Amino acid sequence: MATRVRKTNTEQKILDTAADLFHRHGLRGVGVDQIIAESGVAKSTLYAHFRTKDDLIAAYLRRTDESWMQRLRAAAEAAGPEPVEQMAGLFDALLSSFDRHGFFGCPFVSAAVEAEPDSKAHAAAIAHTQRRQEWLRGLAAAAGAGEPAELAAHLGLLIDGALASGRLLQDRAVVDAAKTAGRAAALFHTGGKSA
Amino acid sequence: MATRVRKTNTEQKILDTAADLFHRHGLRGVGVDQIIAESGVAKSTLYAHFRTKDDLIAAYLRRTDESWMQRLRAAAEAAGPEPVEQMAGLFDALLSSFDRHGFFGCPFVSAAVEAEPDSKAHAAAIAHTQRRQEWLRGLAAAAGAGEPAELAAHLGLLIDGALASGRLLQDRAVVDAAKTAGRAAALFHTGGKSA
DNA sequence: CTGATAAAACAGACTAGTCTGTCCGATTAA
DNA sequence: TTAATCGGACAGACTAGTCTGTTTTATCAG
Repeated sequence: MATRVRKTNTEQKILDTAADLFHRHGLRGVGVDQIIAESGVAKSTLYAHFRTKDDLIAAYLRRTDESWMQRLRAAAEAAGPEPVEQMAGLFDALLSSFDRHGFFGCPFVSAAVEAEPDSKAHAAAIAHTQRRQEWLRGLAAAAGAGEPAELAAHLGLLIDGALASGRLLQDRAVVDAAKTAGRAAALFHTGGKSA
Repeated sequence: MATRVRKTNTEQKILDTAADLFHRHGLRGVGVDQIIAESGVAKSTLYAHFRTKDDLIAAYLRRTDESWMQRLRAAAEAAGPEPVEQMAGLFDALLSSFDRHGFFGCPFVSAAVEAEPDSKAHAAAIAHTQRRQEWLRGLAAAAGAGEPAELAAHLGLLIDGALASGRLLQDRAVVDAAKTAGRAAALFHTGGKSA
């Protein structure tokens, strides 16, 4: 058991460092040598936990998927019980990401761009997007949208667009615009039930 | 003059090949050796025309910016004289890009992800986005939108979002959703003047 | 509390390949 | 003649991943 805990600690340390570096410099911009130097872990240890760099990236993306979904959910719930406000509120998760790390764009879009199409990393990036869209469809349906799939697609477009444009323009205002647009879309599809 | 023409031909040949390869495999996924092999140009010739790979990428992005803006304009105009339909119609440019090349996402987002923040390539990517937003603001103002800046931001988000999500999901339907969302946004901001 | 055992992590050399960019001499064409 | 191009060797830096041997750490028997 204790060995199990210890193993997890090392793995977490590697993943923490890798996540930070990948987030700031991109997948191809970070070498394994840099990761081991920054995490204080031996190269052989890293390769004992992750068979290849692609495996490490995929693990990082799976972890990011989880925390990302949690933040989206939390931001939506924090906006109150009103469905339209929840759908606007989820954009606050993007704003707080901006404030925490600066604007480095969507890790999953970056991964899809940088990773080979047949890699585990690429697959993990696509899996996240599909998971997110499922959640958005549920949210739209719960809000009583006439066309929940359309509203969910619209919201997904705004999220990806905010992250992409935000990265390109380095401007917080882009996310504000996305939030406004998201609220408008939600109102449009739910017939303006909210005040 | 004749040397000028010949030089231009060589440069075009290099840029054509580079554009095709960069588009398909990403900036970092293509080496100069691959570009010279595919274009049939000597390495020294390539470096006679472009001082570094970064310069070549920047030139490729500038050319792509021009053709991209032309396609957006053409798609908008092809949708007829009605401003709301023009703003929906510009998404047809994304659809035709999808049909021509398959869905490789936005070259400028990819460039922003793959290029160093202080590179010419990165600057060219940002320059395109700003140029596009200026054009969208003009379009929104011409359509008589109450908040042209907001509508332009919304449309920009949908474009970037469609390209990002489209790449992740490899689904043409994403662009259709963006077009629908774009029309809804245009109607919303112009008070539904269109039929 | 001590000493054995085994798993885990350490340090770092090394392979084999990639990449950008330089350079040189030969060739082609106006 | 002159400028452009060609073909390809080469340098130097970087990459992922392997391997060898050493040291630390946790667990458990006595």
